[in-house]
Amino acid sequence: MCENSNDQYILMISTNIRIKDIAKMAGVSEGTVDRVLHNRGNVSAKALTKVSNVLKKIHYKPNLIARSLRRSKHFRVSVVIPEPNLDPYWAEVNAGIIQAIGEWGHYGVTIEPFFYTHDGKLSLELISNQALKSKPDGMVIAPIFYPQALQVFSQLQKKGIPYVLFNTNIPESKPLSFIGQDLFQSGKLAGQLMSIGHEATEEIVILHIGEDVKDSVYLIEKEKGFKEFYEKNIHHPYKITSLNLDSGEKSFRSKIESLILRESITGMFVTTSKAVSTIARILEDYPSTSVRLIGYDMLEENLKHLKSGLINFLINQNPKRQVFQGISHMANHLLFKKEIPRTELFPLEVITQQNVDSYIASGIH
Amino acid sequence: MCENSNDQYILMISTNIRIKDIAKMAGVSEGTVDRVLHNRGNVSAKALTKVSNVLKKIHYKPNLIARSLRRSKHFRVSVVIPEPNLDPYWAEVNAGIIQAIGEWGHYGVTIEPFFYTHDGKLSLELISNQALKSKPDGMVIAPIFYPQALQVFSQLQKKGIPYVLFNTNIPESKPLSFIGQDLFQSGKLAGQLMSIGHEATEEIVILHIGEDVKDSVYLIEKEKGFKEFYEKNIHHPYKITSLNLDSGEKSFRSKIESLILRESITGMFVTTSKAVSTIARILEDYPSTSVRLIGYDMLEENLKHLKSGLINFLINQNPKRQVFQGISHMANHLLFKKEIPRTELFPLEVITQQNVDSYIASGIH
DNA sequence: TTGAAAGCGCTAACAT
DNA sequence: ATGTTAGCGCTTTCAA
Repeated sequence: MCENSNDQYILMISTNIRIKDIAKMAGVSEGTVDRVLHNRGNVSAKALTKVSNVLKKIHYKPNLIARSLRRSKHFRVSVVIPEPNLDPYWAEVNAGIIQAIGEWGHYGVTIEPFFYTHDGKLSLELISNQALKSKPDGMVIAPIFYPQALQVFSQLQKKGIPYVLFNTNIPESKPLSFIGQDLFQSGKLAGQLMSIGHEATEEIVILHIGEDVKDSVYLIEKEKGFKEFYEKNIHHPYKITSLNLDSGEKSFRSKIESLILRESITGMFVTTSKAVSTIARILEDYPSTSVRLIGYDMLEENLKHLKSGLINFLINQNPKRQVFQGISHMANHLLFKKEIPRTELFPLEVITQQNVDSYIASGIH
Repeated sequence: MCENSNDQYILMISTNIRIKDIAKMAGVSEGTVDRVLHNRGNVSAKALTKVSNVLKKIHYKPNLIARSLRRSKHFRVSVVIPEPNLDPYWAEVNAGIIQAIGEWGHYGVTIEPFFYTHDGKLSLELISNQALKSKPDGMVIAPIFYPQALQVFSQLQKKGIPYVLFNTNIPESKPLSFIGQDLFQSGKLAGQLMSIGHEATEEIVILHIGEDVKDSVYLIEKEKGFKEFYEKNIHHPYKITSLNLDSGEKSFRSKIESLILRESITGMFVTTSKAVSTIARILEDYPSTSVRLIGYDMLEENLKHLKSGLINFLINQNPKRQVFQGISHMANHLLFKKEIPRTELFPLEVITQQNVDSYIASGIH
C-alpha cells in the first residue's frame, strides 16, 4: 500500500513578504532595500550587510504586478516578417501577430508589424531600418535572408535594442531568444511517417519547391534528416532522390507528371509548406496512383487535401504560435524583466486526417 | 505583383485611455465611470447616458495590471486529483501542479493540492470537503468518480466557490471551464494510426486495463471511435475485439500471452495510459511477433518502449498541461476577471519515436 | 548615503 | 446619486 502524500505541500503556503517588511526587519528604508535588490550602488557596507542578512533568511519574491504597474511604460515592439500576402505561411504568422496584439494590448504593449520581400525597397534590411526609426523597445524578427539579417543585428546591437528571433536561427547573432524547430529531426520524422507499414521496395522523391534557392540551406536539413532515418532504420530496398524546382517555371507540371507516371514512386516529401498543395492538385488528376504525400503546416489548402486524403501527413511548424511566443517572450522581458529561455524548440506535431480538427479547435493556448 | 501591406496597422497604435480620461470626457467622476463599467447601480439615467456615449466612441481596455494590483488579495486555489503515488499518469498531473505553483506564485496565488483515492477516508468526497474547510477562492478538480463528484459540486455551488474541471467532464455540473480531450475522436485517431500502410487482413484487440470498471464509461468512448474509423474507412477484412482486464489478476499475463501466440493479432490498442507498458513488457519476450501497439501518454516507461520500438504510437493527453491550463484559467478568473473558455479541448498529439524528444524538450509552453 | 514620498490605474469605502 | 480619496507594492526622484 502506498501512503497518502497530502502533507508535503503545507510548507508551500506563500509568505508574501513585501519590500516594506524587509526594510522594517533590516532597520533601513524601502529605498535602500530596493537599491540592494537591484545592485544600484550608493549603499553603505553596513546597510548592505543588514539587508543581505534578512534576504538570506527569507525568500523574497517581488510582486511582478506591482512592478510593472509602476513601470507602466508604454512598450512598443516591432515585428519584422516576410510579406504575408505573398505566402500563406506568412499569412499564418501574421495571424499570430494579430492574436498577440489582442493579448498584450491589455498590458500596454503596442505591437507594430513590418513586412519585407526579397528585393529592392522592401528588403529585410531597409524595412528593418524603417522599423528602427520609430525607436521600438524591442524587436521580434524572422530573419530568412542571412547576409541582410547580419546588417540588421549589428544595428540593433549598436542601439541596444533587444531582439528575439523565430523561424530561422542565426545563433551567432546572440539574440535574447530563438523560437523554432529542429529541422534535421523534422526530416527524420518525415522519414518515419513515410515508412510506416511499408515493407516492399520504396521509391521516394524529396521536393524543394520555391523561388529562393537561398532558403535551401535550411530545407537541406530536412532532406538530410529524412535520408538519415532511412539509412539507419529501413532494411528493405529503397531509393531516394531529391529535386529543386520552382513552381513558377513552365516545365514544372510536366516534370511532376512524369514522376507520377513512372508509377514506381511510392512517396513524396515536400519541404516547403505551400508547395505540398501544388503537388496534391496534380495528384488529384491521377486517382489510380497511390503516392504517400507528406508536407508541412496547416495552411488552408493543405487542410483541404489532408481531409480528402491526398495528403497523408502534415508536420506542423506552428507559425502562429512561434511569433506569438516570440512576442510574449519579448513582452515578459520588457514588462516584468522575466528570465526567458535562450532557445525554445517547438514540438514536431504530426497532423493527420483524424486529429486535424482537434488542432484547429484548440488554436493557440 | 502583390502590393505591400505595411500600412494597414498604423491605426492600431494604442490609445491608452484611463478611467480618469473617460470621467473627464463624460463630465462625471471616476467613481461613476467605474460604477457604469461594472453595472454596480446607483447611477442616474443622465450620468449613465453620458458615460455610455463616451464608451461607445472609444474602445476602453482596462489595465489588467492595475486592476489586479488593486485587488492584490492573496488568492488560494485548491486542486483535487487522484493520489499521484498510485499512478504515473497522476504523477504527471502533479508535476503540472508544481509548475503552476512556480508560475502563479509571483502573482500571489497560492495553490494547495489534495489527493484522493477510490475508497474510505481518502475518497473524492471526503478529501474535497477537507479542501473546502480552508475556504479556498477557487477549486480545480479532476472528478473521475461520478456520483461522489456530484456531492462535491453541490457543496461548491452552495458556498459560491468557482470551480474548473479537467480530465473528465461532467457538463451538467456547469463548471466555469472544462479542459480535456474529445475521447471519441481520440479513438478514431488511434484507428487511423493502426491502419496506416496495412492492406492485408487485420486482427486487432482493444484493451481496457485497470482496477476501476467505473472508468470504462469514458474508455468506451475511445473504443467506439476506434471502431467507427474502421467501419467508415477500411475496406479490407478486419476483426476487432475488446477486452476488460485487471492487470492485478493472476491470469492476466497468460491471457495476453495467449493472444500474442495466436499470432494472427496485428495490432493492440490500450486505452489506459500506464497499461500499454505492461503489454510492451510482455511483447518484449516474443521478439518474433510483430504487433502494432498504440497507447496513451508520455509516461516514463511508455517513452522507453516507444524509443525501443515496441510501442508504435502514443497519443498524448497532456496531463501536465491540462492541470496547468485549468489552474491558469482559475487564476486569470480570480486575479484579472478575465473571460475564460467554457470548454477547451486539447489537440490529439501523435507521439512517435522520431518526435518524442522534441516534445520532451519543449515541455509546457 | 539615506529616507520620504509621489504615483502607475483601478476599486471600494466613505463622505457628501 | 455622486464625488473624493486611500492604497495595492514597487520604483525613482528629490531632499536631507
